[in-house]
Amino acid sequence: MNLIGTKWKPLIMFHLLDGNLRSGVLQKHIPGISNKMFTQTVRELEKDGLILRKVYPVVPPKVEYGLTERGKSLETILRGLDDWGVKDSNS
Amino acid sequence: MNLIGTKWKPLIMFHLLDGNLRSGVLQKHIPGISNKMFTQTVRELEKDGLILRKVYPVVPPKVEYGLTERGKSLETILRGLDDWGVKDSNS
DNA sequence: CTGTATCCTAGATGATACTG
DNA sequence: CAGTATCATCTAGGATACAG
Repeated sequence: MNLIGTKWKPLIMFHLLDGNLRSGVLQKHIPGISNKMFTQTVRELEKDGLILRKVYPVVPPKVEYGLTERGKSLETILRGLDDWGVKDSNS
Repeated sequence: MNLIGTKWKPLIMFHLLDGNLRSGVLQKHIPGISNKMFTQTVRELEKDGLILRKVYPVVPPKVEYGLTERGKSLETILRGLDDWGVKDSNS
């Protein structure tokens, strides 16, 4: 549970459920996150083997993030949390 | 997501899934938690309407905790997290 | 038995500026 | 565009002692 025990990890993974995203795009999906926390968090997720980082050697730089198999195994839980959050806000 | 965004909230709720527990018993189920964090966390959960706190006016004092309906609505997610943690540790 | 109060530290998070 | 470095801050969390 230490793997998602941070303010941003679940959010970042959730936004990757629908497919890979470029660094900038992914970051825009997370309102309020600072550039520092974004980089730091994806690094940890990568280190934990939950997401994948692909670097394209082009200019301007292009980086994509996607879920690993292990990361995908959390899909049910991530969507569950989202559903709960949505439903709950109506109660 | 702020509702479970703490190191102990998910654990405490998970242990209440199988029924109400006395304060001391519940605390013993959470290895490593300090007395302070235990009290603080249950207070927050109670405030958020996720758990219930029943005080019996007897001596020695007796306090029980249990999930509210709202808390129970998280059962699927809580068990999902537990399952994932168990399975994952074998990979 | 249960809960509170205090002191204290490490880590998490932000803002900003800078590099390739 | 992507990422790093630095400085400053806030809060989670732990240890301990005390109270009803």
